[in-house]
Amino acid sequence: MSRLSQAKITTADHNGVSVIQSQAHASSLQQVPQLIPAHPNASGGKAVPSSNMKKPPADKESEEYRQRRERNNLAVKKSRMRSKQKAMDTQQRVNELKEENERLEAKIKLLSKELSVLKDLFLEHAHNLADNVQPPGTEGASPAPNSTAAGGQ
Amino acid sequence: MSRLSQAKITTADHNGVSVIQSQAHASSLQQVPQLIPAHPNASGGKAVPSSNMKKPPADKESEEYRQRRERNNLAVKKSRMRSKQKAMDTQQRVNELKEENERLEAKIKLLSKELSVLKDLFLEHAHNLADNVQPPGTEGASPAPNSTAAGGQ
DNA sequence: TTGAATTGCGCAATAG
DNA sequence: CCTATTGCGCAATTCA
Repeated sequence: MSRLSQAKITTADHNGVSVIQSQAHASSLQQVPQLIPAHPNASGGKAVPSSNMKKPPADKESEEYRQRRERNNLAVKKSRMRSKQKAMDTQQRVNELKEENERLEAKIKLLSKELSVLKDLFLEHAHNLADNVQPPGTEGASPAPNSTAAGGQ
Repeated sequence: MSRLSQAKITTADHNGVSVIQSQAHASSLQQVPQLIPAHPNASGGKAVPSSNMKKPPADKESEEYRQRRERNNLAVKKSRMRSKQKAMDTQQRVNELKEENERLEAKIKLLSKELSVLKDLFLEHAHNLADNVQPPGTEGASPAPNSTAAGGQ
């Protein structure tokens, strides 16, 4: 990461432009396809103002071309930065959620323990009651209607 | 998303190669930056075997060059795919964790409710005991040692 | 030294 | 028309 070269922004030397050009034969180039065969509405026809009409490949030389390119390059850079940022945020979110999860899980553990303690106390007490009451007849006393919850998921 | 063009893989027409070549001036290029300022060993020698020595810019024509390029292009594509996949996985993970979180939260709610019910029963019972016992002297009986939990968060 | 993997960058097509 | 995205290739670096 971090280059040392490429620190010069601002149009200066965008070497990368693809110094390729290698086979710079001698064909084509700057032959602005100004083709306009039959030409705009010869008879009565509308040129369909904002419709198809491929736009000439833009002369690489063109001032306007360079301007568009530069703007696009900027947009691209921006977009990519965002994308990267978003990815990092998402990763961050994962970490946060993981932590939150652990916390919740711990809390559940605690609550469960508390619950079990209370339930035990309850049962114990119920037994004591049963022992004291000594119900007549049926030896199978049933003092515990098990009231509320019991089988939660 | 989804393009219809660019479905042709396999080296075929990599148009994009940068048909630029535009200003195929005649400057620079192939001036191998063999710069060696003051330079390596003036006196004793040794070309410092594995050190600088920028390898010639590789003739774009070269067969080997094209091969390297193609391999790299492949690697790049692969790498980017992975990167993208990883991002998606991370996003997916976020969703899963969110769900898990909701589940846990619901469970906590449930447990809390159960706990509170049991605690209430306890208190009620304690009061009943107090009423029955009818402690002598002090009217403020204290049969409830509040045992276990009590001040959770 | 070498080859694959990453990364920054620009181009062009195209989506919005 | 303009910006935002996206796939692609190049080249410089980093990793192994």
